[in-house]
Amino acid sequence: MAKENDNLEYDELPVDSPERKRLPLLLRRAWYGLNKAFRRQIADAGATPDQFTVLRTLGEGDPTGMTQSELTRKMSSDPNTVASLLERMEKMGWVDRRPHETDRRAKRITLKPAGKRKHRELRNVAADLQIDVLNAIPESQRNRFLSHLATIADTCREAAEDAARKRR
Amino acid sequence: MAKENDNLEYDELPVDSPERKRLPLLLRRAWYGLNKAFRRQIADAGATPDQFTVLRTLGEGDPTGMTQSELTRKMSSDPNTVASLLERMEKMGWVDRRPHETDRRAKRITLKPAGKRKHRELRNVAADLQIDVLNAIPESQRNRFLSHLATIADTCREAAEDAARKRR
DNA sequence: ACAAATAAATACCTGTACGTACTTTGTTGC
DNA sequence: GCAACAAAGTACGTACAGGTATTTATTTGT
Repeated sequence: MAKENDNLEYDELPVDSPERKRLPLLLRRAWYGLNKAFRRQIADAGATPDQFTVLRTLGEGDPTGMTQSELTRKMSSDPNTVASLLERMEKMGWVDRRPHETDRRAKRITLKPAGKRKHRELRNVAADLQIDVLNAIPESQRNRFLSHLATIADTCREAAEDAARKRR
Repeated sequence: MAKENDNLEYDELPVDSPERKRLPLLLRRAWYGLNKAFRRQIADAGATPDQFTVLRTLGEGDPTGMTQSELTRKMSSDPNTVASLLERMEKMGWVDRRPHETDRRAKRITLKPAGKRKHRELRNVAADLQIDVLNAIPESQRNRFLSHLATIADTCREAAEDAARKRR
């Protein structure tokens, strides 16, 4: 039946073969694992990993704040996602969102005192986790590994933008 | 923390920000970028990256299928997530979900012909993207990079489980 | 000066991540 | 045998990813 046909060229092994070494799988496991660990460690503080990313980005940036677009770029995120993130964080009193002085399309986002406190409360947790994970590879190779990871990240972003262009 | 001792040859990064070397940021950028590129490339086919992961996992596994738990483990995912994924994919006629013969708690998931066709249709797109991205780092270092990434992934999963234990 | 293109943010949508709580079925220890 | 426990799924909730469409404001080309 058709099933037989479907199986014919189906069983040949994929060119990208040895299961253990596939980039997408590894990236997925690493990112979800890191995220899950961090989420659990900070759950008591009432924050999520992405909310911490906002706190950190604002906390390390210009103290006078930034627009949502700028925040979006620095987080390598998406305007929609950042908008809904900020909506929740504004309700919790962590950030302020007021009209931009010179560009009336934009809004200026700043950390409120409660947001700064939350940032200080959580940054050590984040740093410790990162150190713990990075310790798993030899120190002499960490910089090289991170450089390669950065290269991979850039290439992925290019591929995503190529795909966007092609779809128009 | 030490940020001196930078390996010069691998520091050709535009030093726009010190955080170019932070693991969480890099992992986030790499994973989201790869995912976004793939999502855009396969959008016309009516599938999403995670649905492809299901198709691939089923397609490369035992032809008699597997339980949801097994699928969850192989995808490094979550039972709830897999359940809702499968619900959609069952509606689209890509997978079959029927009671397990010996374990009446479980369900056996198998690929239907339409699912196998979708898998074949998309796997080359996935392979090409992976090759394209991996080509961005020197061939002599790819295996080492992927090994380190696997180590990172394992360490993250351990950290997540430690955090789960501590919260009880 | 003004129409067209661009940019910032929002509204609304579908899909995924993952937490808690619960039901049903298997397994184990006594 | 049976009570305690573990394991497979489900139900339901919140949060994030990211797509399209729309509104409003700014920039650009002529």
